[in-house]
Parts: sequence; structure tokens; C-alpha cells
Amino acid sequence: MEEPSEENLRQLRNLMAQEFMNAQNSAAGHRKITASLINIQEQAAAHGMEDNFNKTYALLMNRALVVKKNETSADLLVRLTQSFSSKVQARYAEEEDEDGTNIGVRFIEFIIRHFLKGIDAKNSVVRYRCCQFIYSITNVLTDMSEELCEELKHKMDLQLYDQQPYVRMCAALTMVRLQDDPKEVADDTFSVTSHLIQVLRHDPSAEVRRAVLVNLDPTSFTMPKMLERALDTNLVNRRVVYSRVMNAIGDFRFIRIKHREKLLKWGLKDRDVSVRKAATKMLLEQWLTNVDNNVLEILERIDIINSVEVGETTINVILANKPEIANSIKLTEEQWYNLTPELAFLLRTANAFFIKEKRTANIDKLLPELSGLCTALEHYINLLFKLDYEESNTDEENDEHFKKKLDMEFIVEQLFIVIETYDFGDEIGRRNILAVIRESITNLKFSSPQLFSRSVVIIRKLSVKESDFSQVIVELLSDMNDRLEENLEAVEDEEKKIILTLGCHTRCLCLLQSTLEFINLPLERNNYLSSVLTSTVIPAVHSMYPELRLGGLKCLALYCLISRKLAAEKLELFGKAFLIGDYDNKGIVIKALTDILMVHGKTLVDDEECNVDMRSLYKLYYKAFGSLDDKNEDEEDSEEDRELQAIACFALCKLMVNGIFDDPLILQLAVLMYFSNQTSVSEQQCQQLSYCLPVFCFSSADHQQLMADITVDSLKRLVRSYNNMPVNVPGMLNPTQIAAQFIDWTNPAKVVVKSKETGELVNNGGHPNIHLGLAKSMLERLMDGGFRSKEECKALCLSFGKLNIPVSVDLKLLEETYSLVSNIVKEKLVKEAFLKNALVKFEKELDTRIGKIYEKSGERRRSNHNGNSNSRESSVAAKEKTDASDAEEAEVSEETTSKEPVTAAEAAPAEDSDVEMEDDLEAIPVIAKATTKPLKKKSILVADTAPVAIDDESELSELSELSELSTSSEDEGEDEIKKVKDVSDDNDDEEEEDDDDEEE
DNA sequence: GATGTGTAGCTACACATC
DNA sequence: GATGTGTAGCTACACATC
Repeated sequence: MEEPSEENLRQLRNLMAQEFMNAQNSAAGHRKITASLINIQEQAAAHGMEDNFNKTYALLMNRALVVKKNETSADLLVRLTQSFSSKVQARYAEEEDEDGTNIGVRFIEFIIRHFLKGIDAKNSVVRYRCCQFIYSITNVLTDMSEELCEELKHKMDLQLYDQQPYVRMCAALTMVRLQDDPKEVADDTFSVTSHLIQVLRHDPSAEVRRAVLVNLDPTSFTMPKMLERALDTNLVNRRVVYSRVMNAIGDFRFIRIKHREKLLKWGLKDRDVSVRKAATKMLLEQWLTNVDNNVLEILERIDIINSVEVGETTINVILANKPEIANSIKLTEEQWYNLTPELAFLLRTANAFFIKEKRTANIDKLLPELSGLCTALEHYINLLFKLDYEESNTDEENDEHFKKKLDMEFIVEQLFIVIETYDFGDEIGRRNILAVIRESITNLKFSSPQLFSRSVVIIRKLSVKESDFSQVIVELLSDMNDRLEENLEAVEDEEKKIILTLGCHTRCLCLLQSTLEFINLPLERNNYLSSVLTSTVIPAVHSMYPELRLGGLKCLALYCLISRKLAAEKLELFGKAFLIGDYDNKGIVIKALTDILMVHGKTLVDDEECNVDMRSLYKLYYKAFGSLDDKNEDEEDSEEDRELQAIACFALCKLMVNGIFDDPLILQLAVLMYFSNQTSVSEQQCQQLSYCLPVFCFSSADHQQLMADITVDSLKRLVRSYNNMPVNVPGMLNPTQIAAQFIDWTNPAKVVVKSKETGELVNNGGHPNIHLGLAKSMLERLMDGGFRSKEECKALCLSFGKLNIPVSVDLKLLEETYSLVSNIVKEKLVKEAFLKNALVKFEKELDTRIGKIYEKSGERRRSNHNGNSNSRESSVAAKEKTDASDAEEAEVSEETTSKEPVTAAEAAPAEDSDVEMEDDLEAIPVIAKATTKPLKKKSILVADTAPVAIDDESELSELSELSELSTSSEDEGEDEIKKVKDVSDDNDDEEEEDDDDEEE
């Protein structure tokens, strides 16, 4: 065919350009324009100008490639291309040329290849637009040659790691379209999907992760990773899981039990209200509909026995939002005697819900009289005992038997919990229930610790006084032993006798432990329990059987809580138990010692009976907390090590916050742990420490001083481990950030104390000299030049500007510090210009301070170490001592100084000073501007380590409430700690504000 | 690094339509 | 009454700028 003429080409270009012009006005005309372009293409092909059409199209599109994101004109062209590609494909779908292609296929291949050329352009806008065009075309494609498909996959895969988020997003969306049908996947063709999963999990941009999340097809392979986004750092992504992803999945029964539980647990307790709403909506509108509003089926489809907490939340949400379900809960006589774990659980959670909501009518409908319930309870306890007698032969039968037993124990436990809520006004009911409990506890088959604990709760409720309660328990213990004797008589085999005896003693300790948790009266006033101590507990502690020793230690610890004398005597024993014991014992000892110290205070070690000093205790905690440190690097940390460390960490936080532990070494250990990289400390411990350390510092001036004392040495150690860390390992802040955190912790303005006049909590209660003292130590470290690294030097020098040095500081200390900094500047110990600047600035500030103090007091300034006679001179002298380039830098620093805002604290002394100041002196901040906010530990965004949803309240709360951090509550963040003004965020500016802020 | 600005993704409400 | 549509307002987040 002959070459097209110039005229034809020009005409083609003009026609197409006109259409492109029109297309940029609005999308309304796109249908018409598309048809018109199809027409032009057809005409061109007829005149042998098919290639020219394609080339012109590409040429015109090139104009759009440099147009920034969100510009309508280019976006409209993208849409036009999409609809044209779709139309052209459909138009020629039926036609096929000799080579198996057609005009449509050739156009699409050409245009995609054209945009592929720009995909690795230097200009990010070009890369974005190329990817966007390719995405929009592939989005409407039904068919593509294998060759092109592979090329696209390869190139788009590279773009998944582009610097620009929007480029990555377009690439990811294209990849979604290029996924293979999972059914036809053979060997490694899953790579597209697995790369997308990588993006879903690890892309730093929330929007990119979201794009993959909502577009990926849920399959058995992708679903778990998609659902895992319910813990994303981004709230929209978390919400999307509950709305769109679950909608796409359709029926919740398609997902696994553990995922169902996690979704409910995370969603219904998310820190963000909109995520909670979305999760609630999913549960009520999707899941309940899936099971025809059958709440029991929902419970059956989560492993209720092992996820009681999830179950409780779920039931509460359902009952609160679905009154018709709440009102319809009622058990028939037949159901009462055929309870399943789910039904029993529903019964007790619904009962708890109605009590909380004070819906007595519902409760009356739900529960029988106490005697009736007692009969049911007896029925199930008998069933439980009967199960124990059944013998099983095969492994399968064994499992089945074990499961049945667990189910039955669970049912009995639920009934116990329901009975706890009765008021026991019914005398017959009272007697019945006590009889049932007595009979059960003394039965050797009754062995579950939970059931012991529940029984004890009821006995306590039935007893008027603590002494009555103790008496009942002691009688029970005696009955248990009598029952043992009876049983032993019938047994001849010695080994069996030992097993029976051991079992009985363990059960006794179990009962005793549950009991002691309710005892408040001092041991000295409780004869019943004193006798048990010598007869049962002490022998158990010294027993040769580990389980008895463990139970004995637990009981002894509880005894120590109600007797100071006993606690003082037995501290040494606990110490020995830690040293020789296994991991279980070690953990128990740490918990026990912590509770004992919390109850009796650190003065306990001064008691006459006590053979232990504080130092030994510190050593013990040090050993437990740092147990991972003793190992070689190659050694894997065992699960037990981590668990012990977690216990020790929590204990340490508690003791430090409550002022019982104030040892610099222990504090340093905690600080080093906090800043060390992720591998050695778990996320949970990090959270505990990030709560505990600021609270420790801001709750007392002395604590803060302690932190200041360890700052320089800790920083030195941390810099060393930072430098030794392999490159590219995330999780450790850089030295400058670490130093900033230390400065923040030691800021005296942040110490909260009780005001003597008003009794309210006020800030600014720290030692005024604390930062000045810290500055002195930092300068001494700087003088010690030979041992410090560049990073450390930088961290130290850049910290001086952040120090908070109030007006009233110790003059002598001020002068000493000034002399040090002057020396460092003079001796040129710091080489880097910007660091030297920082030092000169600090020197100047100190000089001004000294000058002010002298001027105010009217004294003549002593000739100080540098021979300067007054502030003005010294300032000049400092400047003059620097060489030419230094002088320039000093100028710069002065300029920046004068730009600093004048704070209120500074304005005050200026007012009552009669001396006229020069402008530049006026402007020097007396209180360094609000120090850094507490650094978010490990803020590097790694999507798959998104934090567990924890209430904002858990960060810092009113200090008065800190002491109530209780050991029994495992999750301190969930406690109902009132949100008070965030101590850490308070800065000087806020203090000036009027009362508006105080409403919080 | 702090700041201001723009945008996505809801949510609630009023109103129109069937 | 159920459903769809349009609008305003809010918040968290992304991005540009200094």
C-alpha cells in the first residue's frame, strides 16, 4: 500500500486533536467523542493509515504525561482512553486478520507499549501518568497477548517499589488485574499475588495498602492477609476490612474461626469510634443475617471456651443493639437440663448485661429461683464427676472425653457465675447452694482451679464476716483431708497413694489461694488461717514435688500480704526460691515480691525480722529483667525467658512508678531496654516502658534527678549499641532522637506536684537546677573527647538548645557550666561548624544569665575562670576568641537566637529589672521553648507491625491515679483511667492560656 | 520538623422518587 | 415506607512549603 500523503496525515492529526480538545471539557461528551474516534480510526485504516492513527494518538497523549496529579484535563483524557480502549476492543472483537490480531488489539498493544516506555522516567509525574494510563486500559481489557502480559507484569512489579506512592498505587492496581486465576495456577504463577500481598502488608503508604486491600479478590490464600489489615495503623484501612472486605467475602462462615475471633476482638474494641461502628454494623447486619439471627450459632462459630472475652463483647453488642433478641432470651425446662457451653455462656452474659442495664423484668424471665438453679448446678456437677469415671481406650476417645470434660466444666463455671449474682435472701436456697459446694469441693474429682475460685466467691458472699468465711474454708480443708484418708484406706498400691495425696494437697492449696485473695484482715487476727499456714503451706513450700512448691509459694506470697512480720521473715526464702527455682517459680517469685513490696513498702527491709537488703532485691530484678542479656548472640531466646522478662518488666514499671524502686542501675536497665532495638524487647514491654518512664520522671523531682544522673552514661552506651547495630535493621531511634527524649524526661517544667495552696496538681515542680546539672555532665563528657563518637557528639551538642534552665538557678553551678562550655569552644574540641554553633549559642545564653543575676543583685561580677569581668565583655570576648569563620557562624547563631520568641517566664524578670537591656539580650529565651513531644517509639511505619488498638487514655494519665496500677489487671491501658490533660504535651504556652483548656 | 492546605472517606440529614 | 440522591460537615491523613 502506498504511503499516506502529507495532506491526509495533517487532516488526521487535526481531526484527532479536535476530539482531544473537546474531551478535556467534560466527561459528558466522551461517548460521542469515542464513537467519533472509532470512526476516524476506521477511515484511517481504510486509507492505510492505521499506524499513523496509533502514533498520533500516542503523540497527543504525551501532552498529558507532564500534567500533575488531580488536574482535571489530564484525568479526563485518562477516562477517554479507557472508554475508547473498551469500545475499540468490542468493535473489532469478531474480526481477525491473518496474523490473528485485529485493529483493536494492535491499537491496545501499541498504546500500552508506548506508555511502558515512560514508566521509568526521571520525572515522577510522567511515571505516574504512564502507570495511570496503563492501569485504565488494562482495567477494561478482556484479553491480552501472553507476551505483553508478561512484560507488563515484569515492569509493573518494579514500579511497586517506586518512590512516589501514587505510582505504586497505579502499579499495584494494574497488577491486581494481571493476577492469574488461582484455579489455573500451576507453579510459580502465584508471584503476582504474593507481590501484591507484600504491598498490602508493607507499603508505607496507607492509600496504596488500601488500594490493594479493596481490589484484591478474597481467596483462601489472600483472605488471611486481607483480614489482618484490621490491625492496620491507618483507621480507614481498618474500617475498610469491616465494611468492604467482609462484604466482598459475603458470609462470615467462609473465614476461619481464629479470624472471626480476631475480627470481633479487634473491631469491637478498636480505639477509633468509626471502626467500632463498622465492626458493629458487620456483626449485626451481616453475621447475624448469615445465621438467621441465631445468636447461639454465632457463639458456636467462635471457640467460646477459649475466647470468653470476645464472646462477652459480642453478646453485649448484640443485646445492646437488638432489643428483640434480648427480650426473646428464655430457657425452657428441657433446655435447662440440656445446656451446651454456648447456651450456658449466653445465659450468664445475658444475665450480666441485664443486671448492668438494670432490666429486672428480663432477669426474672431468664432465671429461676435460687433453689431451682441449685438443682441444675448439682445436675451438671454430677455429670462432670460421672465423666471422670468413664474410661477411654483409644486416643480419639481420649480427646473426645477430654473435650466433654472441658465443656462440662465450662457449663458449671457459667452456672457458678450466674449464682454469684443472686442476693441469697432465700434461706433454703442459701443452704442448698452451700451444701452443693461443700459436697463438690470435698470430692476428689473436683479439680479445676476456675471452679475452686468460683466456689470461693460464692462462699464469701454467703459469709457475713471474714472470720466466718475463714472458718468455712478451714473446715472444708479438713473435710478434704478426711476424705483423702478414707480413700487411702481403700488403696494398697503405694504409688497410687502418693498420686492421691499429691492431688489432694494441690487442691487444698488451690482452694486456699482463692480464699486468701479475699482476705483483708491481718493474719494476726485470723487464727483459722494461721493454723493452715503452718500445717499446709510451709510444708508445701519445702516439698520435693514441684507442683506443691509452686502452689505453696503462691499461698505464702498471699499470706505475706496480710502479715508484715511474715513478709519480712520470708523475703529471703523467696530470694532463694528464685535462684534455685525453674521458670515458673521465678515468675511467681517476682510477682510475689512485687506485691509484697507494693503492700508493705520498701521500709520492709529495715524490719528486724528481715535478712534481705534492698541491693539484693535490685540484683534479683536485674537478673530477671536482664535474663536475655546473659546469653550469647547466637542463642535463641526461649519462650520462658521472654515471659519472665515480661513479668519482670511489668513488675519493675509498677515499683518504679510507685516510688518503691529508685535505684539508678535498675532505671538505667529499663532505659536501655526501652531504646534498644526490637529484637530484644517485645512490643508490649515497649508500651509498658513508654508509659512507665515518663510517669516515673514527671511524678517526682527526685525521680527526675535520678534520670538526669544516668542520662550521659546511658546515652554513651546507647550510642555504642546504635553504632554496632547492623545497617537497615529498623527499631532503634538515632542518638539525637534518644538525647531529645532524655531532655524531655528531665524537663523540670513537666514534673507535676500538688500545689500547697490549692491542692491541685500543677506543673513545673522539678528541681530548677536539673538541666543545668545535666548540661554540666554533658559538657564533661564532651571534654572527654577521645572516647566519644561523632553521633554522640552531635546528640550532645544539639541537646543544649532544648534545655530548660529557669531564672532561679544556682549561680555557682551556672558559672562552672559556663566555664566548661567556654573551654570547649576555646579549645576547639568540637570541629563540625553547626555543632560548634550550638555550643557558642549555649555559651552566650549562660553568659547572659550570669550577667542578669549580677545586675539584679547589684554585685560586681567576679572575675571568672576566663578572666571576663562582666557579661557584656564575656560575650564579646567569646566572640572575639573565635577565628574568622567562627565569627561568621557566631553571627548566624546570634541572628537565630534573636528570632526566638520571648516566653512569658522571660518577660517577668525583665520587667522588674531596672537595668536597661539591649534588644538581643532581651530576646534570649530563659525557658527553652517547649521541649520535644515524647517520641513515638518505633514510629517507623512498618504496616504489618501496626499497634494493637489501645485507648489513647493509656498514654499518660493523672498522676494521682497512677498508684492504682494494679497487678491483677493485666491490661493497664484498658483500665478506666480518666483522661486528664496530657502531661507530656503540656508546654509553657499552654500554661498561659485561660481556663478554656482546663475543662478537660 | 513544623505548619498550612487539600483530599478521601465517611456520616447525617433533607428531599425526591417509586 | 423504602429507596435513592444531593449536600454539608467532620476527621485523619497526605502533601507541599518554609
